[in-house]
Order: sequence, then C-alpha cells, then structure tokens
Amino acid sequence: MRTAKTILTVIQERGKQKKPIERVYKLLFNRELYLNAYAKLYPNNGAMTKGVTDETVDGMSIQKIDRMIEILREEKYQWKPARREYIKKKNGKKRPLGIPVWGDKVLQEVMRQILEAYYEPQFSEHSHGFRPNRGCHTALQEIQVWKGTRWFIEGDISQYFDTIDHKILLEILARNIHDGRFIRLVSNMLEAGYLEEWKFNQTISGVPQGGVISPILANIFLNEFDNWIEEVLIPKYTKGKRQKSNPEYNKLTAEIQKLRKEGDAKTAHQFVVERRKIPSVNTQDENYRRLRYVRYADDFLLGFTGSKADAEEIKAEIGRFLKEKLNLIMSEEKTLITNAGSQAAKFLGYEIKAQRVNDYIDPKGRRGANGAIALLVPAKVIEEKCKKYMKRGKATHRNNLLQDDDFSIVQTYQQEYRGLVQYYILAQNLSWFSKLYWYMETSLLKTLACKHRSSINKQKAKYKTTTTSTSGKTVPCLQVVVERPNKKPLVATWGGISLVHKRKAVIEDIPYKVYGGRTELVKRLLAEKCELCGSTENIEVHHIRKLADLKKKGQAEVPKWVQIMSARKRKTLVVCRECHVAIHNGNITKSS
DNA sequence: AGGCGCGTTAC
RNA sequence: GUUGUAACGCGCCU
Repeated sequence: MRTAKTILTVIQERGKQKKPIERVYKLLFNRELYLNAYAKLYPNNGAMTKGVTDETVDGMSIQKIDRMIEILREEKYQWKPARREYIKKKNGKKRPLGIPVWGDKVLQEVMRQILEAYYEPQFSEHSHGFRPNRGCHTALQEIQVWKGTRWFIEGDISQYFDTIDHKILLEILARNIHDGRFIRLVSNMLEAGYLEEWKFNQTISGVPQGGVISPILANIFLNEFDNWIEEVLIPKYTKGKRQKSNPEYNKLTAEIQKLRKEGDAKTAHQFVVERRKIPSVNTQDENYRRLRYVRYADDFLLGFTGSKADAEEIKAEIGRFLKEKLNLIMSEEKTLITNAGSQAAKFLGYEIKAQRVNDYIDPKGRRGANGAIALLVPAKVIEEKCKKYMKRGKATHRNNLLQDDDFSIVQTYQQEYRGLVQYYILAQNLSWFSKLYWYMETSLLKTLACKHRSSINKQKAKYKTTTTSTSGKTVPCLQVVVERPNKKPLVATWGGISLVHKRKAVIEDIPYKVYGGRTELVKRLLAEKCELCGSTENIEVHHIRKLADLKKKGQAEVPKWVQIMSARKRKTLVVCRECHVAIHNGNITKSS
C-alpha cells in the first residue's frame, strides 16, 4: 500500500500543474490516510463531544477504520445529520453550528487532506483564511505595503457559509476532480441536513459550520472570486507606470537645490520642512490607478488608488460578479468605501489608515509617512478589555479567580495580557495597551488582596521584583515563585512585556508540505498491545477530555490507568476492549 | 523533538 | 455543556 505521504504528494504535483485528478474515490480505501486524520483530530476539544449519536473519539480503533473503508468500497456510506447548536458571537448575534458525528469527522478530514494537497498550490497569494502557514498577521502584513492607497473597499458577504450554492460548488469541484463517486460523496455530505430539537432539517444550501472540510470548501468556492479579481478586475483598474510627480513639490525641490548651491542652508532647510507638508506625487493623477486585494475567509479588503467614482464602480462590479457567478449576496450596506486618508477601514479587528503627509520623519530625515499604511488597535478594543477588569468605573477584583492559588492568578493575568498584545503586535499604537496594563495590574492586586484579606500595597510589596523585558530592558514586575524539590522553581510573572510594535517585515512564503509521518499516538495504536494488561486482541484507544480531569476527585485508591496516564501526561491510553470496558465501568479490579 | 496546556485573535 | 479551520505567543513535561 502506498503511504499517505506518497499519495498526497502525487496529488499535490497535479495541483501545481493545474491538471485534473482522477480515481480519487479509491484513495479513500487507504488506511494510512485515516490514521493521519485520527492523529490530526484527536487533540481537538470537540473530539469528545457527541454528534447525533453517542459516538466520539473514545474507543477509536483500526477495526473502526477498516469498517469505514469496507462501507465506502460498497458505496454505502451514510452521512449522519449534524447536531445543531448555537454559540454566541462577539457582536451578540448567534452562530449556528453543525456538529458531525465522530466517524463523519474522520472521513471529512481524509477528504480535506486530499483537497488541501490538490488545491493549496493553486490558491491565491492574497487568500489567508483557514490556510496552513497563513493567518491574520500575514494578511495584515500584506496590507502594510499598500502605499498611496486612496480608497478602501471593505467587502462583506451576507451569511457566507450558510449560502454557498451546492450546485455551483459541485460544478467547481467536478471541473478538476474527474471522479463521479467522489463528487457524489461530497454531494451527499452537503445534503445530510441537521437535527435541531430532535427534528430533521434539510440543508438546501451552505456548508456546515463546524464541519471539518467546510473551511476548505469555502476557500475553493471563493477561489473563483480571487481568480476573477486578479485576472480581470485588477488589470482593468491598473493604469500607468508611476504616479505623475507633483509640480509644486518639484518646484520646491528646484528651489532647495538653488538655495543650497548659493550656500543658504538655513532657508533651504525651511523649504525642506515646507515640502514635507505636500505629497511628492499628484494624487489626482487620472492616468495612474492601482488596485490591491486581500481576503480572509469571507472578509476581503481592496485598496484603490484612483477616483471615488471608479471605487464605486469596482464595488458594483464585485456585487454583480458574486451574484451572477457564485449566487452570493454582497451586503450593500456593510460593504463600505472609505477614504483612506480620513477614515479608518476595519479588517481583522484592526483599523487601517493611510497616514497623512509630514507627520513622521524617520531617523535618516526622510519622510516616512507619505501615504504609508498604518495598522492600529481600535480604541474600542482597549476600552472593552479594560471594562472586563472594572466595575463602576474602577478596577476591581475577579471573583472567579479567588479560589486559585497566587501562582495561577498571576499566570492567568499575564497570559490574557500577553495573548492580546501578541495579536496586536503590528499596531503602531500598541503602546495604548499601557492603559489596560494599569487596570489589569490593579485588578490583579485587588484579587490577591481580597483573597488574603490584605491590602494592595502589602501584596505589591510581597511580590515586587524586576525582570528583563521582551525588549531587553530591566523593568519592575510581580513574581510568584514556587519552589520544588530537585527541580528548578516555577515562576509566574506579571509584567515584562514590551509594547514596541513589530515593524513591517518581509512576508516569507513557507512552502506547503503535505501532512504525513506517524505521530506517537499512531505508533502506539499500531503496536496493537494493551498498555494495561498486555493483551493483543481488540485494541482500541481510551480518550479523556483533559489531563486535569484525572486528578479531580479525591479517590482513596487511584486506578492504575489513571496513574499511567498522569505519569506520562497523555490524554490517550491504548487498551484492549476488556480493559476499556472495565475503565468505563469504574471496575478497577482488572486494571489495578 | 514531540506531547500537553494556557492565553489571544480571525472567520 | 461550545463546533470547526487556522495563526500567533508563552510555559511545562519526557
């Protein structure tokens, strides 16, 4: 049997050459692809969450994989409907989720790996959502070099995941995947429907939010849009080699040179300062146009250098394309055209602006901010985050942390703060987080004080020390140290995170590599030996949600399986059927 | 070098 | 009990 890596590499090659692929369905008979899929899915939170049946990752086995393959050979695979749940979105609205049963997730992941190997080399440079080695930061870094942009067009597609047209999606797939059986399998999956309150509902459009292959299907669908933007729209709205220079600017330059020749450095300098106030190019130049594009899932942003009327026309053309070719609705109200110099566009939680002239001079005396793009953390983000640590306008303690020890309280605050700063590391106004830092520190000290019935000052005195910050400076901080026998102490630190933003960096394009190789878990499963009793029959894997769950209840006698799992720090234990049943019955006689 | 666990974010 | 795909950061363990 060919290895998963070989299969996927062959498909990847076809993808690079943009050649169609055939006999794809047969690849689903390869056991290794399922082991790959299992290894990829088992660490997920949802692996232990039930769909419409009781089946979860717990009890996974080679036999289960082989049964799935048998059913696929007979072309009798039945997708189960997804379980419908709702989660709250940030803006208060609800997002419908479709949670597939475990087996469906595994098969979806196998299919996803095949689709990824094939389509990943073909996807656009400008698409960043749900893709390996890409993310929000790579999308934002792309925007950073859109110098001279006059208009932003923020794209918004209404209810994208739920409105993807099945027929069009299948047509797109069938163009490259010449295999009726594979396409039918995808089609059946799309039509599997969902259960809400025990009632079956059909899915006439859309991909399930929560489905393993949904993100890549969403990307394959909008890849059509990327291609059209790049091959039709951008060429249409690109004109001229470079922008005409600004006559006024040139006049001043000539003047400065003349003054310098005459030796009047002082007046020359005055003119240089004057010149900084105006752009070096003619921003109204109708013979110069540039259009740039970036997409993250269904969210896209265009930067346009040209007239407002053209920007409006671009928006209209996009709306028409989406409706006519992809049967998608571009939200007319939410798709905004903003003036880059005076308003901020919103994208991926950042504010994007074009900087006005003359507000920044770099160390070499050059004008750095001539229409350059600024990425900013929105004031509202800071405000909202501060509120989380406040009550009635003042910093306050956190009730839900009062039971924790000092170490984890400090650790929690630091992790929250660090995560947020890390996300906004590209923002020029990153230093605004110093306000949040202050509120959080006060809240932290109040939590400690409340817990120990003590005062803020006493707590501060207790833990105050210094550390080397991420930018190398010695700065004050708070530290809780936990000494351990024969080991170096554990340290939780509050502070030491520098608020210097990351300057624009060259985006390095890491080449996509197919997912392959055997993980530790797969090796253990393939060993086919019960890790409790040594039996070699009916081997399956016992899974737990979290390691922390192991030491929850204070049992008098800790079962052997718990001992092994916590000693090895593994959420999995390869066992025989008998031992697995014993574990679930709480019957520890066999396993202890 | 790999597993596990915490945090942030996007959609 | 809240799913999925990703990205980033930190830490621990063997």
